[in-house]
Amino acid sequence: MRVKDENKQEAIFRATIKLVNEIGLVASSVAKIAREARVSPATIYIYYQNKEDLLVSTYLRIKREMGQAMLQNLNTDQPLRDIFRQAWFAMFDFFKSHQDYFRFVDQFSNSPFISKLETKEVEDAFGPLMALVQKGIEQKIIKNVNLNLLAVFLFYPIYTLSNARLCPNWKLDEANIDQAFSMAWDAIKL
Amino acid sequence: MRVKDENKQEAIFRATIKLVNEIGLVASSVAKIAREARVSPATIYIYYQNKEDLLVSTYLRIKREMGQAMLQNLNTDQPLRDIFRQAWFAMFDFFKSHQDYFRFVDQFSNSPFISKLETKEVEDAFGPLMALVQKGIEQKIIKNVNLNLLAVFLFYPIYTLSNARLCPNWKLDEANIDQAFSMAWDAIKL
Amino acid sequence: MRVKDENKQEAIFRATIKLVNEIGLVASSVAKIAREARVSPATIYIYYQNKEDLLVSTYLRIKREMGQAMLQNLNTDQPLRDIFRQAWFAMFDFFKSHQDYFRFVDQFSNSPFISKLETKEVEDAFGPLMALVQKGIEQKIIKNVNLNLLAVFLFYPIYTLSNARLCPNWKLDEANIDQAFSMAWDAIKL
Amino acid sequence: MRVKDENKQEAIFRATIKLVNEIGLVASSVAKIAREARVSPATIYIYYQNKEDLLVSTYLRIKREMGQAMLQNLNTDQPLRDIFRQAWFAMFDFFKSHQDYFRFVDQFSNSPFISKLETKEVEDAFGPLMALVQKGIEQKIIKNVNLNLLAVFLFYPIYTLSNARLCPNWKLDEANIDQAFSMAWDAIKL
DNA sequence: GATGAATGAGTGTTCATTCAT
DNA sequence: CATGAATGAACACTCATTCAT
Repeated sequence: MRVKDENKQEAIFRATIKLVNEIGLVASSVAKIAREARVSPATIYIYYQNKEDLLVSTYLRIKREMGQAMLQNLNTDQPLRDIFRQAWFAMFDFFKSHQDYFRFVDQFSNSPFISKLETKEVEDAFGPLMALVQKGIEQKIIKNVNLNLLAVFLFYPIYTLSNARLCPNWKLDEANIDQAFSMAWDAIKL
Repeated sequence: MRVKDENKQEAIFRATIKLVNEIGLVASSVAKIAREARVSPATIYIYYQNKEDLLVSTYLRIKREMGQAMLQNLNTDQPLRDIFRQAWFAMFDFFKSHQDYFRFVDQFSNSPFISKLETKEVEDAFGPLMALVQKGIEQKIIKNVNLNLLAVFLFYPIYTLSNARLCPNWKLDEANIDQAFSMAWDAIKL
Repeated sequence: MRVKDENKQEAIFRATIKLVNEIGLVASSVAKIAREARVSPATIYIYYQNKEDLLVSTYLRIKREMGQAMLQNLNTDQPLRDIFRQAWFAMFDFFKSHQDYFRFVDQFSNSPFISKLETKEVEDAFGPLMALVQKGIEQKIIKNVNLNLLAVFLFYPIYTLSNARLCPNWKLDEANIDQAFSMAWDAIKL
Repeated sequence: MRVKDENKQEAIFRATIKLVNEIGLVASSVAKIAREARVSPATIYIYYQNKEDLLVSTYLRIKREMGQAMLQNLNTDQPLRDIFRQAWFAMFDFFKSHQDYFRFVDQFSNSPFISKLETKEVEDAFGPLMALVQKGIEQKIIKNVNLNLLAVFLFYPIYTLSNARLCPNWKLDEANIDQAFSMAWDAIKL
């Protein structure tokens, strides 16, 4: 029997991301993704149950890679502020070198497909960090307010600032990220 | 010569928003919008060049109404902090009483159509407020950093907090909004 | 507005029957029917909800025409045997001049679509005749057995004999039909 | 009687019949038949040229088995009427215990594939019986009419009466079959 | 101005069949 | 012999848009 060509699945994965980046999620049809991956439309249905499965799987793989990249090498033996600061830089680094991932996630998160997933997105990616936030509250370093509220100031700004459309005049250099993080910290610190 | 029927255009406007709220932007076809507005599909093409024009125009009208609502009754004869605080409450009020507008904007902002517009969204809605921000910088009340950066902490949290999907555990009552605004202010104040 | 072109619906009706006759019901796709009717596939969906509706509607129209043709001019003021004999000739007449109708019904009756309809086929078409059968039983002219059983010998042979594939060596001339009817009558008469 | 079907071809044969019974001939794709037979789709193409060959071969094998079953134990040393009567009971018996065969034949007979076969169906199954019919004509026991016509009354009713869809109110018990056969005999006897 | 009819191009998905191992 | 991977063509159906009145 013919052996499963891993290159094909990888090609489909890359084609999906590339196309969503170029023409958007809505316009990315199965036929176009297949053409981009130089594969028959039917081949996609060997690796994925249907279009939804293709997109959800692609999203989950990206999320997994994102989570790993962000928490990797995170030294938790330092003051809380420094831990979060380090996480910020790791995330901006990741977004800078995976802008295609970022745009895919951005599109997917606002598509009808997102509702097929649990609303654990934030928790999944930031889960370990949220535990640290909780600790910060107990140690009276961070304001004792709703966790959603803290996430809005501590994590969401990273997305917004990484979005070139929303912040066209803001450059992602080290000084700027440092400055931005300071503001986030001012917002949440006691 | 018969004059364009304002009622029809209004019906199309309302139907567009209603349908996008009920079934999402992607699933909202011209035919369905027409049916919802009790109008022929062809009629829509009298008032709008094409589907893109219909959606963009609808979006811009909402944005215009939003901007007006927010700045209305805004008393600028008070300390800067109080002005912004008042604007926050006005926006949350507006979103609460126009959830359909909010959801439409949410969907539209993450559609391919958004790229058809200049990136003046923020400025359009927050233009007058941004002028006040500028004044705050000069008066050394607000941090002297990039305006995009200030907007990220002063205005974007309003969107995020209003989004029930992103902040399911955060209720929009007066105490909470006050608390949230305090954090935003901490982020931007010198 | 453009007026509904009755020719188009008629063309679709004819094309459906023609194609089912030529290539069979299974192979008759919407696209092929549209091409045969010189119409866009989308046009079919103006007149019918979906493929099932197209086929079921076509079937019902044929059945209606068949029922009318068979009972038309049926003189019930004669001996029972003569009434049925007359009905036999009417049916063979109809099948001879509407072989395409016949083959469509034949295919449809053995398709999954048939289960969408009540099992009143026979009753619908033969309803009035079955009432006469009942009367014959009461008058002790016809055997007092299950009605299904009587229909099997009195009516189904008409279908079988009309089917050129099943009875290739039997010609539908007057003498033969008369002979066949005699056998049917022998089967059911007391 | 086979105890195991380790043979792959046998598994394919059984899977084909089972699937056609469960989901119908139209919906029975090669891939589904292969899955049901726990075999690769490609394997089917080792034993059969293509899908048509698979179905036609399956049909012919069933027909062969049917013919054998019906003539088995047929005692021809009795009056003609009793011979046919015995054949009737044998067929109803066969259909009752091989409803899956019956349903497959029913579906196949009304598919486009049937036209790929010579019209010898009846002769194949009823060949030996037709010889007896011929003898009955010569002995002036049976009406001297076209053989197709005799088959229509002597054999086709068996199919119709066995079809639960066509005769929902007729039960296949011994008394009913006897009654039905009497009617068939009345139809053909001189 | 307003309409429903009409459409070609596109959608996601399945098909019978072949390929390479 | 036997397989799962791979595919182009087809499927039923919907789309944004234009036509004819």
